Amino acid sequence: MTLQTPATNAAGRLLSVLAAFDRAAPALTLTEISRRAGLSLPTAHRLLSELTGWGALERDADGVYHVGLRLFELGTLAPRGPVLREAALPFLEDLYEATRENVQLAVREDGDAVYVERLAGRSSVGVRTRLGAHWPLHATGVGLALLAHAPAGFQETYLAAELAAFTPWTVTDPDRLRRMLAQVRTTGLAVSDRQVTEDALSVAAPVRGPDGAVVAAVSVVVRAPGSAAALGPAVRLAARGISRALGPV
Amino acid sequence: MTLQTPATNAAGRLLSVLAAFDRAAPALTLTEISRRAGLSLPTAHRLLSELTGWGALERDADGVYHVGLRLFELGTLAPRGPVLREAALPFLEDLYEATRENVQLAVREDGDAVYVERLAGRSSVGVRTRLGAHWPLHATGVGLALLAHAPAGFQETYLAAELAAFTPWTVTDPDRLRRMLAQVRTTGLAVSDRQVTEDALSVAAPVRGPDGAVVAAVSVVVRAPGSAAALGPAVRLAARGISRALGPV
DNA sequence: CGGAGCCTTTCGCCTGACGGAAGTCCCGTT
DNA sequence: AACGGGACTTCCGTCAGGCGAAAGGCTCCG
Repeated sequence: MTLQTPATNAAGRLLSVLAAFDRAAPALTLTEISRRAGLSLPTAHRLLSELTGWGALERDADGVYHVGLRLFELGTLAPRGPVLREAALPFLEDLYEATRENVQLAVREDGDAVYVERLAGRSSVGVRTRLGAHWPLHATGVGLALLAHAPAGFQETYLAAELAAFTPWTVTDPDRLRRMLAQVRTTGLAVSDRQVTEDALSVAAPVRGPDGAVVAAVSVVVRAPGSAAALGPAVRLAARGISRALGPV
Repeated sequence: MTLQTPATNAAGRLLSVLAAFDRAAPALTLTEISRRAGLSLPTAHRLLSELTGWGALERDADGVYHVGLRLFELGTLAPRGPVLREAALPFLEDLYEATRENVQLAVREDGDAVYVERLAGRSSVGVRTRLGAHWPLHATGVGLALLAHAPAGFQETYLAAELAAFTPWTVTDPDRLRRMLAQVRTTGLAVSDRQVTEDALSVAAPVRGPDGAVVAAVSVVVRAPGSAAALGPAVRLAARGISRALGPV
């Protein structure tokens, strides 16, 4: 998030300014941005002027920079973001009606699952995962579904990287995870790893694109631990419905 | 949309590549992008490599470029986009429950109203305005509400520009529009101009930020022409609710 | 086989970006 | 008032890095 290799060319520098913004820091001053992006103050200032002029960023009365509407608009054009969301929405709504549990849709970006839509009952007071938030693949049900159907080579790379890094959700037993992934592939359903996520249990199913490749995953939260099996069919049904809806693209 | 001044510096060039993408053209080839951005082919190619490497864009199997997840994620951080949406959602849902008509939330960006959220009943088969879509301010109820409360100087500039340009929704009588805006300010409600939008009539109310400035507008579609007056109070109530929710920011 | 599109890479010139330094503004402090 | 620190803005000379012409792949099609 903070500084990722000083950026050697103009484009990289401009992107490093954008990269300074994340969920933890959606509002930044010039000085903070220049530090996080690894740029000198004048350079950051000039790039920020360009970006605000274009509408990618906005500057409020206090001089603090925020993400601008223009980026929001651009973001709505992402085929794996809002466009996918649009196609999936009716099925997600059906799934929510049927289960009355939190429903989510996510896609894979590198080693993370990115949440593209989330339906939550008004009564649900739990932490509401924000759209655009991302979690390590092995930490959630959708993540496991996506990881299980990711390209062959990627899985091993991911496991190796996870073993090297020591994150809060580090895999304790890679072989156990490997077995879980195999099971996901045979059953077509993923259940989040209770060893990793103590509380939030969820059941997920893969969504396939027109070419048969897995492009997303749907899941519902399992409130009562015993009801995981009962929720499976509904999740699978929703996932198949979305897959079919993606067909005529 | 297409080419807007050839872009004289590096940052501008990179942004012109992003600007090549819009709702009408969310999927572009290298050649199209280079043309739309006004860049030579090698330059466009290099910039696109940078952008895809960073995740701002993605390239599918056919070599076609799309908006990437990274931009979607960034877009979700926009205070006047998804963040505002999040705060407003409960009130929009209430408004939808009360009226059972399409409900929308929009903010102003220059001379356009940008839609940030839209709730539509599943039964509503009408054209679903996409999130991130924008319309000229005088073309819709939310737009009029935003225009009426925009900074003093802006309104005249806008009217002058509208008179000069000849768009499909061009204002026929600026004085009539001026009177309408005055009425919006006194009543606190905007009704879309039937001379401009023949079919879709809507009632809108302004949403104010903590400092009292109008930051957004809510509206509901009026299906039966006579019921505009009846819907007013509900819209106003929702707008006030959102304004209050924005208070402790 | 040849040509047309489309994409990719190379390369040398030259422009436009970089950051040090100085200037401005706004605080809170002495 | 005068001072000092912090944050932002502007200027400008140097030079690194970007630009596009040109040439090289690749694929499709007649």
